[in-house]
Amino acid sequence: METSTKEKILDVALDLFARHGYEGTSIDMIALAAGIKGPSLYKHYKSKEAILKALIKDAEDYYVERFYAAGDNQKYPENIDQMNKMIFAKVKLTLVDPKIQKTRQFLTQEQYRSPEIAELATKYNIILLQSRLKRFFEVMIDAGVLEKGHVGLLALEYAAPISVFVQLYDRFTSPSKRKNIMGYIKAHMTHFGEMYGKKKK
Amino acid sequence: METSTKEKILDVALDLFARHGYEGTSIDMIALAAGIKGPSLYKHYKSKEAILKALIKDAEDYYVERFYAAGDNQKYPENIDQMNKMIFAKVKLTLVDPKIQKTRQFLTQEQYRSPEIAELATKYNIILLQSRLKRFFEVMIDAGVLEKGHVGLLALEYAAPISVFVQLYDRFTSPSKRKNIMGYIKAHMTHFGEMYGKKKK
DNA sequence: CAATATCGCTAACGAACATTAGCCAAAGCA
DNA sequence: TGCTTTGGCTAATGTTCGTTAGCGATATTG
Repeated sequence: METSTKEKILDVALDLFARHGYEGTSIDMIALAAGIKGPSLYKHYKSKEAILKALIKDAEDYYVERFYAAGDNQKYPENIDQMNKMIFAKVKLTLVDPKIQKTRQFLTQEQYRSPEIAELATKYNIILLQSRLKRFFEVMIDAGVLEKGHVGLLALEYAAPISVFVQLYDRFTSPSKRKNIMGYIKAHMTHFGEMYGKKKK
Repeated sequence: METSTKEKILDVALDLFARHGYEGTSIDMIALAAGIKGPSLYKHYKSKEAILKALIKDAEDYYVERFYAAGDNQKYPENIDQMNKMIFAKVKLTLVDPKIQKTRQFLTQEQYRSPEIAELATKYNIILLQSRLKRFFEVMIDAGVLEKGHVGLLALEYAAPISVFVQLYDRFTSPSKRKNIMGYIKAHMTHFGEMYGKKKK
């Protein structure tokens, strides 16, 4: 029910790091947001760096868990329309989930701090989505509902515009802009389906 | 010939901001890199914030100048192959140019600091390239060398993978990885041309 | 040539930083 | 029940931060 202070610290640290960056966030800011005083924080983590490390590990677990959530990782779409629906649902989930969103913003800002963070940012931004799409395309080509093609490039060309829109979504907080972005993502998916999909039976 | 101290400060500040972020860079670091002592810096800029402002303005001018450089902004490609060559040259230029590269990394890290920076990051990352492509597509469709289609979405689907690869290029410093990325960009362009281009006459 | 502006320096400021020491109450455990 | 761990606190440490004051040399200008 109630979260432990240790977890609460990670929670508020992610929020602060996402908004102000690691260097722009002080121990006192984190402690205050967690409802304790600065020095008390050291009962839970031995340094600011340790919070960062724990945060990265925690965020990684959470993201992967969510991305492969709800048992739908076994299902494959039977056509592009179905794929669009599946991917859009997944994208919307990661767009809206506050923890995932903050993780993206945090990774974006700290990506040049270490190769590890750079790797993680790449994974979240494009790799996970693209590799899943690649498998979808392979299955659909095998099933004959999609023309043969370079599945890696196809997946990239489907995923990259989404990735770009996700970045725009994170950058702009206005609800109307965000709603528009959702629309653009849908439009791109539909457009892609029309261009690459085989002509209706 | 020799650059003034004032310019040198902006130069090294961009480098430091790109590598360590704004908060992660101190006045002393900037001054030292510029060959003076911290307090002397205040003879040129009245605050750290003022350096940031000047930097943004300067970077903006430089980028736009480079992007529209060399008088080729009037030329339009006659087919997709030609467009690929033109765009690749332009992309390579912005990839390799140290100042533009640092500006991208700086904007990426500081984009959540202010709406102004967010806007600028968006412009550099996708808008400039996409709007140029849109015009190219319009011209080529008018000339009949390309099938009709939603030029905005076409431009996005051409530009977004490039944008994603540029980000990867910035993230990974290894020369071999960077060379690979150049190859991927070319592969994407070729692939796009094959998929969307009209069948050879 | 004298007056002034420019641009470097050192010294010093107060504030904020991450972190440590040590104290105390409550909870867990023997 | 007594002992120990846990987790909060205040006080304080030393460092680094951005910035100001003021000094002196050199370059610019009247």
